[in-house]
Amino acid sequence: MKGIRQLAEHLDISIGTVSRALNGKPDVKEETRRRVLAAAEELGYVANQSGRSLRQGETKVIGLMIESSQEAVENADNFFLGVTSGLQHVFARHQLDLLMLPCPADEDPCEYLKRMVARRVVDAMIISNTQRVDRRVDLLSRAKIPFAAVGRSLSAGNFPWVDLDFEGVAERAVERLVARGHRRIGITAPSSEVNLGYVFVESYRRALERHGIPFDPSLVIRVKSSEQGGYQAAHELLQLEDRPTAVILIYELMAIGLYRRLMEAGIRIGRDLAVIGFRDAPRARFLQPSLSCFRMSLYDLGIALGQTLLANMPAYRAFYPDGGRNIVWPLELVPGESDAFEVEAQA
Amino acid sequence: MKGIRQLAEHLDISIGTVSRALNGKPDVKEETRRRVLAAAEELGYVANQSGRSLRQGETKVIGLMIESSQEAVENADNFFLGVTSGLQHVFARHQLDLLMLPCPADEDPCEYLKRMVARRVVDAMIISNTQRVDRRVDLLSRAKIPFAAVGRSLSAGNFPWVDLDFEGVAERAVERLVARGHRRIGITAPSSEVNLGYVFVESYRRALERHGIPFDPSLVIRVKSSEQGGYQAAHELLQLEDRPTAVILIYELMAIGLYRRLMEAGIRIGRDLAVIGFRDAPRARFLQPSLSCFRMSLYDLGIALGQTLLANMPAYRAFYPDGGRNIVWPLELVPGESDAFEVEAQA
DNA sequence: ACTGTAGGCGGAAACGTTTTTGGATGTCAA
DNA sequence: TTGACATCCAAAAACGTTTCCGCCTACAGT
Repeated sequence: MKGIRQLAEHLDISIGTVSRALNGKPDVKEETRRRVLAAAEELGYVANQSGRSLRQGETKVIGLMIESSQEAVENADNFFLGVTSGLQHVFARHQLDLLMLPCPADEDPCEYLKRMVARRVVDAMIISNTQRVDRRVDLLSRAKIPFAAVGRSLSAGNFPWVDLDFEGVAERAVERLVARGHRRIGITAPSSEVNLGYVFVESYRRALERHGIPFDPSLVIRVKSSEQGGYQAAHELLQLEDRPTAVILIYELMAIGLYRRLMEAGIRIGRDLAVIGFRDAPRARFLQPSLSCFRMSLYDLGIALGQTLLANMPAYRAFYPDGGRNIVWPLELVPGESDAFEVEAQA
Repeated sequence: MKGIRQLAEHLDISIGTVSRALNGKPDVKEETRRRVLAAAEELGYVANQSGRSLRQGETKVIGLMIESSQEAVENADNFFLGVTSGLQHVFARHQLDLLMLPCPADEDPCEYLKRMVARRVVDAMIISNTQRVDRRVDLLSRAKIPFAAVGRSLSAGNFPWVDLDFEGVAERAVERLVARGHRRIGITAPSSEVNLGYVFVESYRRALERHGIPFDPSLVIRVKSSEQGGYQAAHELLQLEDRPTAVILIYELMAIGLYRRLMEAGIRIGRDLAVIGFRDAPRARFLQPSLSCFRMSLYDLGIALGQTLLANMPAYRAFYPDGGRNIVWPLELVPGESDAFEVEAQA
C-alpha cells in the first residue's frame, strides 16, 4: 500500500473523499465512509505523517529538551524517566509523540532550540532545569511556540510552568528541625542561578528568620546534586568552626556520599546530626539509618506538566478547561530515623 | 522567515539553486553559495523538516519503542535513561533525533509498531525487552525497516542486536559461589518467554552441571524484577525444605526487598546466605551488607546499540565499517560483603 | 414547472522541499 | 565559424496529504 491515491483508485473514489472519510469530516455518505474504512483496514493504509504535517502545518510531536552530557544523565537519575512517563500518558490520548531533543554539550542551548523550532519538527516544547534568567523562555515566548517548563523563572513574565514546592519543603524541614531543638541548620543547594537553588535557600532563610534564627551564609553549601556532591558537602560541613546539628539535602542521592563522609569522621547520623532529604527514590528508605524524606510521584508530576502544556495549546485547550498554569507540586514527608532525636537547648 | 521561496526571492535567485547551495550540492558557483549561506544565517532560515521528509522519503528520526505502563517505568529504573543517553550521543553526530514510542498498555505492541512504521514517522526502530519469540522482530524484518534490539531472540534468524552477557554472569556467579563451597544455589529470573529469563537460567544450569551439581528446578524463582519481586523471592526461598546457601539475583533492585524479608526471618546475609546481584546502580553499594554485583555502563551500551543500528542502515553504514551486529556486552564484578564467606562441605 | 437547498462527491490547489531536466552562457579546440 | 563541453542556473515535477471550491443530484417548497 503506497498512498491515499492507490486507496482511492482501488475504491474508485476521489482522494478528497477518501481523506474526508478517514478523518471523520462531514460531506461523506455513511456507507461510503464504511467502505473506505474497511478498505484502509484491509490494505493496511495509514496516512503518511510527513505529507499530513506539511499540509496541516503541525507535526503532532512534542519536543522535550534535555541535557545530554553523560554526567547530567547519571545525576538526573530516574527523574526524566518518571516525568516522561507521565507526559506520555497524557500525550497518548491525543496521538501526540514525544521527541527527545538532547542539546549537544558544545552548543548553546538557545541556538539549538531556535534551530529545532525553525525546522518545525515539533508543535510545542517542554523545557526543564530553568535558570533564574532563562533565554529559552524568552525565545519561546517571543516565537509564540507553545511550551511548558519544569521550574519557575523570572524571564518572560507569565508563562506555563510546573514546579515543586521547594518553599514548602524548606519551610517544613526547618520547622521540623527547630521543633526538635536545632538552631544551627545547614542546607545544600545548586547554584543560585538555577531557579531551584535560589528559591530553596530563600525559603530556608525566611523560615529561619521566622523562628528568630539568624541566617548564616556559611551554612549554605553549594555543591552538585550527586553522590559526590553529598560527599563534598559533608566535607565542607566538617570544616566549619561551629558545626550545624542538622542539614537539609536538596536531593536524596547526595545522602549516600554524605553518610559515607560523616561515618568516616565518626559522626552518628540520627544522634549527632540530623538529616532531611528530598525527592525520595527507593534507595532513600534503605539507608542506614533510614532517611527522612520529602517525596512525590514523578509520574503524577509528568501528568500535570503535560496537561499544563496542552491547556496552553489552542488545539487542545478544550480538553483541559481548568488545566491552568503555574502548578506548585506538593510533597509529602516520609519520616525516617535520620532526624529522630532532639537536641538540648543551647546558649 | 517563511520558507525557501522567500529566501530565494530575497536573493533574486531560484529556489532550486538555493536548495543546492544549502545542501552542499555541486552546480553552484562558490560565490553564490556564500551569498545564500550568509542570507540564510541572517534571516534565520532553516529548512522545514516536513517538506524535506516528504520529498526525500526519510525523516531523520529514530524510534525507540518502550513500554509505557507506570509499573514498567518504575521498575525500568534508570536503564532506559542510561541507554537512551548513549544512543543520543551516537545519533547527534548524524543529526538524527530520537522519538519515544510508548505502546499503550491496552494495545498489541505489534499493531502499534505496524502503525508507527506505516505512518513513516521514523526511519528506523530500536526495540528492547525482546521475547524469545518476538513478533516485532518478524514484522520489522519482513517490512525491511532497519532496526536494532536490546536482547536476542529466536525470531527472524539473523538480525542486529546488542545483549548483555547473561551467560557470563550466570557462569561466573556459579563459579564464584561453588569455589566458596556452595552446592545449593538459587536463582531469580523473569519468565522464560522473555529471552533473558531463558538464557540466564540455562547458563546457570549448564554452569552447575559443569561442576557436577544437579539442576533443581525448585531453586529457580520466577518473580518480577522489582523490589516487591525480591521480597517475594525471599519468601519463596524460605518455604523450601532444603534451603539454598546462596542466591543469584537478576536485578539488584530486588535486593532491597530480599534483604528485608530475610532480615525479618533472622537470616544473616553474608553469613547464612550469600547473595550476588546484577546491574549495579548506585544503591547497590549502599546496602548493608554491601552487595556483590556485576555491573556495566549503560551509556556505553547505548553507544554500541546506536552504532549497531546505524551500521545496518545503508545511508550510515560507511561511518561504521566494523560496526557489526550481535554484540554481547561484558560485565564486571564488583565484590561486596554479601557473599564474602565460605560454607563448610556438606554430605 | 421552477427555484432553492442540502448532501455527496470530484477536481485542483496548496503545503515546502529536493531533484531532474533542460536552457543559457562562456570557453576552448578543431 | 562551428561544435563540443563545462558551468551555472531557472523551471517544473514530484513527494502525500488536506481542504477549498464548485458541480451534480435529489428533494422540498412555491
